[in-house]
Amino acid sequence: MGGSSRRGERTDRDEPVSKAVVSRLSLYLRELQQLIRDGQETISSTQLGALLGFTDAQVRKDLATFGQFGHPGIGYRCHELIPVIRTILGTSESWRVALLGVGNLGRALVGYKGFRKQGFELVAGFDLDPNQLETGEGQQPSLGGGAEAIPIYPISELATVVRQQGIRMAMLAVPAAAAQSVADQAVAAGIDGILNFAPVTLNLPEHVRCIGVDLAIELEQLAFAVVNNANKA
Amino acid sequence: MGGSSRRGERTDRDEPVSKAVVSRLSLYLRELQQLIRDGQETISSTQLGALLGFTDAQVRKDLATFGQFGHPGIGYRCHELIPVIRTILGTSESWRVALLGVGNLGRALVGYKGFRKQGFELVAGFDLDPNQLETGEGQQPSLGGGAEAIPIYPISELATVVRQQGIRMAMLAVPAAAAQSVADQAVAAGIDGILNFAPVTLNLPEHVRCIGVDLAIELEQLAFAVVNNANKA
DNA sequence: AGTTGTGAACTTGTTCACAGCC
DNA sequence: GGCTGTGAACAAGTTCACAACT
Repeated sequence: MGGSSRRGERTDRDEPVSKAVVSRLSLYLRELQQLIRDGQETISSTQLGALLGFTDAQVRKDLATFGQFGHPGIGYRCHELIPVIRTILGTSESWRVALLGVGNLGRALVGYKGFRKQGFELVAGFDLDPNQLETGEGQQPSLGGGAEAIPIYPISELATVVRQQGIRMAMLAVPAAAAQSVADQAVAAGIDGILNFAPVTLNLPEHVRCIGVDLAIELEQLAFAVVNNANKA
Repeated sequence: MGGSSRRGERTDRDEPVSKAVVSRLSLYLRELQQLIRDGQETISSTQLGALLGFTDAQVRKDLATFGQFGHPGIGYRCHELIPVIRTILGTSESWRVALLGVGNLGRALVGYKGFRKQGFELVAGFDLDPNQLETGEGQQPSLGGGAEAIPIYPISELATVVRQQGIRMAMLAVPAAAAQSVADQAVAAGIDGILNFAPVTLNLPEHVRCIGVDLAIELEQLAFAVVNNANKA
């Protein structure tokens, strides 16, 4: 039953972890990486909470969910905690990610440098007709220029490439009208995680995980917050 | 005290509304707009919940927070509910939005058609040196082509343009290292809502609202969900 | 029949407060 | 002194269940 009674990571959690805790974990990780850059070795729950607007108890409870990582009288050691959180999140090994849809947004995603650093490698793009890309005659269509260029395949090749490349996650950046159909193809190809940028709710099988990023919705939430400015964020 | 006792919208809420409710409101709105497109006139809380994975009670409680909009025996009338939700969110009038940073992501945001439909108009872009943009000699630098092109100004003009154009919200799409400094300038210029795409926590005055969209974090959350696949989303 | 709106019950999440450790 | 980890207390969020209405 349950976790170890000694210091360190609890790898055998049986109870489900709440979404709220996991989302804060990512924020802790981001701050810790920044602290390392700034040369700070340790940080207390109070300090880390202050950086993010959380209470000290919140920080401690969140981290204690997974084991005992703090040092009484000292705080948390940044270089110790970072790999712990990455292991929990599942990003201690790099993920190979496909890009579905190479429009404006898709191209921006290819160019984004922040993914690799957090453990995500965009390894292939897919679109209806990759030959529309201006890559030059008879060349493998690609995007991103230089060493980080990724090949762009017709979407009909999705299943083949996903299997060959061991891809498990996809970013869905196609127009709303195509999103469900492309998602279905992705699932059929073996994808089991989708980051959905299309402003529609996807209907997916039970075993597939999906997170939606709808930029218009984010602006709506911001509008509400601005109008209802009464109290703090 | 409190809201009206008659049917309709409660405009004078004093208690704060929870973030969770507001985020679902945006999802309800998106589904209702889709339903209208599909020609559906009314929808029950059970149906609407099923589309989004919520319970019927959840949907009713959320909507009842703001007034009485349902029709017993009928459900909710889509064309009635949509303007109600938009009013609550604050998007019944269109917002003028600035884009800070015209890199890969910034350009994708300019090209995104989904904002206007939800009540957001991207009216001006800012960057360190707009003249780098290939717009032709001696022309006002602009981006987006055709009728929807927006002018791009040097960031030094931020305060002037924000005031002239009545801009209140900004999308921050600059590199992480510049984010805090540009955010400070935006606040000084009078912006009071920031959609932050930079992977850093911003330090902002009390009265400014901020929502962060960190794509690497979204992927992390997805990775965790995929690895901990035990139960449903 | 079908459906809403809502108090009450329940569940989940957050903060408090303090023992134990450095 | 400072700090963590955690049970207990508290707060917030969700679901239940049913009266009221069409």
